[in-house]
Amino acid sequence: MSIAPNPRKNQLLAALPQVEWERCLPQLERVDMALGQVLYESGTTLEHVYFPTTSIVSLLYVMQNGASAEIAVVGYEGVVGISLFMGGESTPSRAVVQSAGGGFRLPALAIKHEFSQSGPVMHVLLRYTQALITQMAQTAVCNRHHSLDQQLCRWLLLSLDRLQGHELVMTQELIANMLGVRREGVTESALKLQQAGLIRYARGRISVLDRPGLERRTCECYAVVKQEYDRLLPAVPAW
Amino acid sequence: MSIAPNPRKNQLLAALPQVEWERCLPQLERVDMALGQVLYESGTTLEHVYFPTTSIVSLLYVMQNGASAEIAVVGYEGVVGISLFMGGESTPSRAVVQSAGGGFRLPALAIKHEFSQSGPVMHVLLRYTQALITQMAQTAVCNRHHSLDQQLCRWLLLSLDRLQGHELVMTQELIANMLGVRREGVTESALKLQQAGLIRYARGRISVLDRPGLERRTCECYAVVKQEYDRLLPAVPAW
DNA sequence: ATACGCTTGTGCGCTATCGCACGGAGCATT
DNA sequence: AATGCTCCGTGCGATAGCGCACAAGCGTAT
Repeated sequence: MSIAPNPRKNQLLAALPQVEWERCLPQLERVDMALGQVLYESGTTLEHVYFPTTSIVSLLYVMQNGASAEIAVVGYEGVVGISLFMGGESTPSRAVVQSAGGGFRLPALAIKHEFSQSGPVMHVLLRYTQALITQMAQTAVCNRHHSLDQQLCRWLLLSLDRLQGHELVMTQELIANMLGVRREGVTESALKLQQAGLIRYARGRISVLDRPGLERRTCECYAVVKQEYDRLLPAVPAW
Repeated sequence: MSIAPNPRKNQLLAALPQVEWERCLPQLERVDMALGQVLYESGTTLEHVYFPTTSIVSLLYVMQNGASAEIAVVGYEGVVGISLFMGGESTPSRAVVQSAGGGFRLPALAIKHEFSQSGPVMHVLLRYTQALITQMAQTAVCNRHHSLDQQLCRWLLLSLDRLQGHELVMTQELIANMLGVRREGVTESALKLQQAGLIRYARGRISVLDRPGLERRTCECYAVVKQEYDRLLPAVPAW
């Protein structure tokens, strides 16, 4: 696993010009993230921002009664802890590792310092934040209007985009927590996808067999989010 | 109406220190916003940012089939058009005047210039953006988990907070569009509130009779959003 | 004064999802 | 081989919200 843990696998770090990159590099610390690990808790002040490379992190809100709902998902394309540079220092949500893997972190002071230079670091972070906002907005829309079937497809596709390969390690129970629905509901929807030959499910492992099929089944929300990420965070940066 | 249209009625403008304020003032243009007016359309590039004073603007996503859902609401406490300074220039949503009233606007270039100074303007805008993010996140959660009754209360309270007085001019049809539900559903929920003596409804006018009562009926989402706005945008600025 | 249109109220069958309960299948440990 | 635990499948009644149809009330324009 993780033969060459390269920070540049994170798209935001990869987008930095040479100067800024070299300034950040010495402060980057490699981190391994275990499934279920909590990167920050609702209301707490963060001490690092996290740049996932092979892991996926879910931002979710946990209600008073314990029920939860995913607000957005962050993978190699993004960063966890935007409230640090947005100025709020904390946020009323929780960041949980949804898919174990690696990443890098930068101390709060370092990211704030970089951000305050008003240079490429700030710009790339702000553009990323806007993409994240789109994802949240679309989550709200999707929760309102679309069927669980469609939402499951959207969720699988968003997760898949943030992983290499076509296999997810993820129980139905966990997916249900993320989507904020019953576990049985996920079972039913997943069965439909399985019977349609799109995925194969086995004890916490999902193999995606027909990705285009998923894209055909999902709602417009997935495409909206994807396009916005592509638009705001081009693989080839402008500088 | 609007005897003294004062830009400082907008909390973000009011939060600016003297220097920045005086730099912005000459470029501020007063605007009257009519009910239903569209400030920007999905995907279009904005030419101004709007600072409502007595109006309320809804950010909503319109689906391919025409159905819609509100993502967030902006009043005197905020600004419409964050994608301008976030760097994306556009966003896949629409801004519609939900409650007619006044406001001020600043040309795109002016706000970008102010923002690029990395001074108080930038900081207040970023903090506001974080509050807006919380509102969106909570909208997603609320759409998933809470009853229409609760959501209607939340929506009324959020709107009320952005208006002086206790009357809203707003048909049930419009509320339904915002919440992304059926008009009949709003009728039913509104009737319950009316029978409980919390509001009075008459042909597009809602009088709120018992605000604490609404707060008791709504879900935790309202309080989460309110607290976050209060925390991030104190009435008395730090400078 | 009348007619029309916008807004609100009401009824009814339909569907998706919930809550709960239980059964069974795979995997690991002993 | 037996036990136990995690994960997945299934059944069933309850319910919130939907889609549709229609009626009644209020206001405005003719």
